[in-house]
Amino acid sequence: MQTEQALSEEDLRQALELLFFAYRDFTGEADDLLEGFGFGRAHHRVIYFVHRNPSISVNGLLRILKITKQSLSRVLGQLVREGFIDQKTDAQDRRRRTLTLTDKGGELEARLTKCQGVRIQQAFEASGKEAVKGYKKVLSEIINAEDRKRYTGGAPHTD
Amino acid sequence: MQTEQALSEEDLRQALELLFFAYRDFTGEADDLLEGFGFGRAHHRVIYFVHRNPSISVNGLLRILKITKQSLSRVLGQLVREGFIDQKTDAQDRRRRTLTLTDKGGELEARLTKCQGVRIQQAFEASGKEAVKGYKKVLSEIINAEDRKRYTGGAPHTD
DNA sequence: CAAAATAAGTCAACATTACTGTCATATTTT
DNA sequence: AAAATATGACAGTAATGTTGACTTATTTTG
Repeated sequence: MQTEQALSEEDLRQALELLFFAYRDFTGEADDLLEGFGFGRAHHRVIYFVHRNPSISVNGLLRILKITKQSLSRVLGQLVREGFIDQKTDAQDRRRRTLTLTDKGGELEARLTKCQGVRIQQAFEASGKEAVKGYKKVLSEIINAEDRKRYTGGAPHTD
Repeated sequence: MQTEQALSEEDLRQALELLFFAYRDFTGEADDLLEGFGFGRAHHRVIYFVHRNPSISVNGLLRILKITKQSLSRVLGQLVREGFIDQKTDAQDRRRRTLTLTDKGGELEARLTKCQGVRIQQAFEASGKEAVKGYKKVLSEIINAEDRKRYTGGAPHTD
């Protein structure tokens, strides 16, 4: 929280552009793999966060992804029908469906995350420990306060 | 670069998620403003990079954005027709059209960048100078080697 | 100079991923 | 019993990307 001199416009623009290019190159990474399954990035996100929050409810997933249930239902339905995600009625609250990856889904998740992980790993190794701390600090500050709690760095939430 | 101990899977996943949430919250920022003009993010990108690379050619823009010319032409055509971007035949090579923001376009660009700049500025101030260096270092390592040269942190390119 | 390459524009068809609104059903809470 | 919640389904729309094909100028090259 130390006081810093005002940032130059150039610094700000650099920061904007870095985020744009890094995100684009990073997300492009897994696309070939997904295409082979007839999936897109939306499927990837669902698979990722179901892995990360096993037995999450549909509503819980919606709160992470911040999309409408109509949007989610298309991709989720596909993943369930094709056997990547298992959907069970929750024992405690029978209105809820708990979502979990099947073995097949877990396998795909692992491949996808590994694929993107390599790039991050290399970037981290090339940058050093201190830089990584800075990366995490700044990005977490960019994230909305509500999402900062939600983001899965803390405890996965299943509600 | 220094040798680091292997990253835990947890560290990697945190890094992935930070990028996902930060990018999403960050891009959501300017959307309300854009909506008022009937524009989307694609328009924003075009406006941003034309501002950043004055007199850039259509092809130059395509190389930055990495989309097809058909995709670009939809939004670019709109921006030109509505007077946000000025298109002139290049004097040196009359096949080329140079793109520049009009006053109206420049005004919108300023508002959009300011809007996103506030969030970045706050994140930077909350994180400290050293963290910002790390942020920039890691993101630039995540970016593809070709894009790293292209990205406008260096010299704008007009080709 | 003629041929080839480049820059730009246009038209059409299509896919993905979002959105809105509406309605139905089952289950739990009040 | 009524209200709220969780899910699912159907219909229509929009933004942004894709491919493919074709045209017109202009410049470069052999």
